[in-house]
Amino acid sequence: MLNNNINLVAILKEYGIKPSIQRIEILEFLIENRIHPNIEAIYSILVEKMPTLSKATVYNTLDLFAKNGLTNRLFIEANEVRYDIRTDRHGHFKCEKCKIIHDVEIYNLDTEINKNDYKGMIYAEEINYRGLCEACAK
Amino acid sequence: MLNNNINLVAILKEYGIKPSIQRIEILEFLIENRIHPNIEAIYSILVEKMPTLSKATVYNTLDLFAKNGLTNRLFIEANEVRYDIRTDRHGHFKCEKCKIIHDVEIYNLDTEINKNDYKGMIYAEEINYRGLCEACAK
DNA sequence: CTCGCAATTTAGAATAATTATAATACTATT
DNA sequence: AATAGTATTATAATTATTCTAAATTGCGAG
Repeated sequence: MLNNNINLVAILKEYGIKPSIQRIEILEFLIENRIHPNIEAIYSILVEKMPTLSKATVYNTLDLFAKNGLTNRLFIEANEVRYDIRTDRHGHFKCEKCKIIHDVEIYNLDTEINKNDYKGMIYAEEINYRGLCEACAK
Repeated sequence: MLNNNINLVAILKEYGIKPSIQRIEILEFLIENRIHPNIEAIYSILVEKMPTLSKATVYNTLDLFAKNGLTNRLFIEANEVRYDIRTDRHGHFKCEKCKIIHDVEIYNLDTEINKNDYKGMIYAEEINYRGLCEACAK
């Protein structure tokens, strides 16, 4: 536990983020629950351990994590942002019935933006699928 | 103009949508303005031609269009949905400064979802990039 | 060690997009 | 023209997010 916390602090520092109890707890949640949670999911679990936790802190912390490259924001659904601690190149598949988001491996992707439109720089790539998972497809 | 309207009506019917003035106007707007508009952009322009237009109608119409496969909904940004009349496979690039969304051609994309997670069906694919376009990159 | 400052967190208000609701208007058919 | 079903409108309600100002925390200088 102590070891684990030291580890979490090291990760935060590596990304230039000053550790605080809230930030450590949120990072720990993201690492141990690879469910691409939304704000509500993170808040509702953590507020039990930390009764004074504010939802604004969860927003602030995840904005900070995203800005520093520690997490990605996923816009796989209208009206809510999901957060992902895995930052290597991969896509997502969301089952529209059970709402679970699965990781998708990406191969051979090659894209071309019209040369007249674009020669700038790309910050983020997002590859999303929506449908029904096997269990829900029946 | 009359010819054009007949054409728009035919498109709506082809997708099983009963034509109404509002639906024709919204479809015409999408076809003639390939800007991946959000609801506000569509509403604010069309309300000048049709002063009684309600924003709820714009929402209803675009939901209907999307359900019937006439348009796609793009979740390229938090907190707003963009609408696209082009439905063949392609991606998008959004400049975070000027907010313009460009089409992106997709080649050789090959994906794999973990076999244990997924054998269901896919409804929608969305490939988005965010960054700065050439003009804004300076 | 403790004081002061800056950063962080908190609570709640404000905002913005979307959805729901109920009344009105329209359309097509008889 | 009457009717039934559908579409549109106006508005209220909801939800996610952002903003704001005050309270709290924690670190560094003395």
